[in-house]
Amino acid sequence: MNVQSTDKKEAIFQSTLALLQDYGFHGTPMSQIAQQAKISVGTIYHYFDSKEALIMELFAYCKAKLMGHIFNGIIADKDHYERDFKIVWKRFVQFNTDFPIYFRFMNQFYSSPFHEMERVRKQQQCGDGSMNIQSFLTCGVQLNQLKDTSLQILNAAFTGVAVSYVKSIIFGKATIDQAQLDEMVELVWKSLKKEIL
Amino acid sequence: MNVQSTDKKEAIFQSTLALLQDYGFHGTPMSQIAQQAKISVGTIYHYFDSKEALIMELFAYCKAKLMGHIFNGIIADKDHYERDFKIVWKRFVQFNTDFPIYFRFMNQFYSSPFHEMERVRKQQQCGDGSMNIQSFLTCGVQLNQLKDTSLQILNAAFTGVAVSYVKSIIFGKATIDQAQLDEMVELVWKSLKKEIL
DNA sequence: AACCATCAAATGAACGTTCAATCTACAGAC
DNA sequence: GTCTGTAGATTGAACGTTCATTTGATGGTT
Repeated sequence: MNVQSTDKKEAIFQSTLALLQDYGFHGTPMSQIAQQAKISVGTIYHYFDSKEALIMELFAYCKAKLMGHIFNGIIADKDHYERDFKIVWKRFVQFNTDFPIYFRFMNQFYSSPFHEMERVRKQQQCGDGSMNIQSFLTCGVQLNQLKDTSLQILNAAFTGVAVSYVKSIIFGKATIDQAQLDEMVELVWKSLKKEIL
Repeated sequence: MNVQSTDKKEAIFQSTLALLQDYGFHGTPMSQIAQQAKISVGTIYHYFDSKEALIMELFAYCKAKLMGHIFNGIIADKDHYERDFKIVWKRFVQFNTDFPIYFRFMNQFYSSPFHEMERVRKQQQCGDGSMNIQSFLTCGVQLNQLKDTSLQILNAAFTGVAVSYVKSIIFGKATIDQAQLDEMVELVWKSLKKEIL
């Protein structure tokens, strides 16, 4: 696969992302995706087996982009965990508010029947080795930096607050406020950090 | 509209809810909705103008059911705010884990282009007078019980954590743990309550 | 008889996918 | 430098299916 091919795939991804926002999965025809990407329908089928396959690949593409961004340069060792925790949380919010097009797609994806397929696919391969939020939180517990509670609670408090905040920014068409962001990350950190007895 | 009619609408709602889980909006044909509700396609169009109208009404139906349940008997006065806060939060989680069919639909709805329509529709009518989470939180600030911070933050911490926790229960096919629920509501309350100086 | 609820066949548009034809790029032959 | 063979990329019309919605007939109730 040459440079040209990668460009085409990229164009298809961007076109799909843009259209999905307004019309949803089944509301966006392949013909429109092709039109917006300035290629013909047939070409899409040269790169993807089906519409479903396109969506699944698009999800992997978005997730990799997000994770690569928020964990860039993060090591998460004992001495810097608090700092890294706050960086990662703020990056998560920042990335999603900066690129709402990715957020809205992933949000739709997670709430759709596709998510179940992804879940199944993932259990088969048992993790891909790269850093993700779950492993970052688990790591925090092992390093004695986070409350020794269930991963469910940790994840709910970490991701839930962030996602909900991002939604209020994007859907409320507001801009992000750094002071507010700092206030929130403190709130999340305080509620999850290990209390020193 | 007689009792029969209400039953039919109810049947259509339940049938739609059940099918939407697995196949999504455009993936569930009117014909299947009719089949599962044991009526004919034409009958659906006797009660609803279109498929879109059906979805919008279904959303209002679900939301009313949820809100009616979680705010049942709640007054939210100064002396009982903490107690009511915890009751409301736990009811929110409990209702959604008890009836995942409603949760999954609303979750899909909020992440879809329909949400934008709902948002527009709502701005026109400027609130419906009944108790909802936003007014409950605003009330808490006015009563000097909650942190005097933005509604965005309050809502993100209240709803975000709850929704995220419900998801982990439903999608993780786990059962709800009362001790964990208590732990979480304390965590949410502590992070939002007004600190006494 | 008038009205409402219900039915299921009919309609017409839209969609995902296929495929035979065409184009492009490039390597080797002369 | 020019010709030629080949493999991959690209096209868009065509196919068969499916879907939301309409319609006109039918049954039941007042």
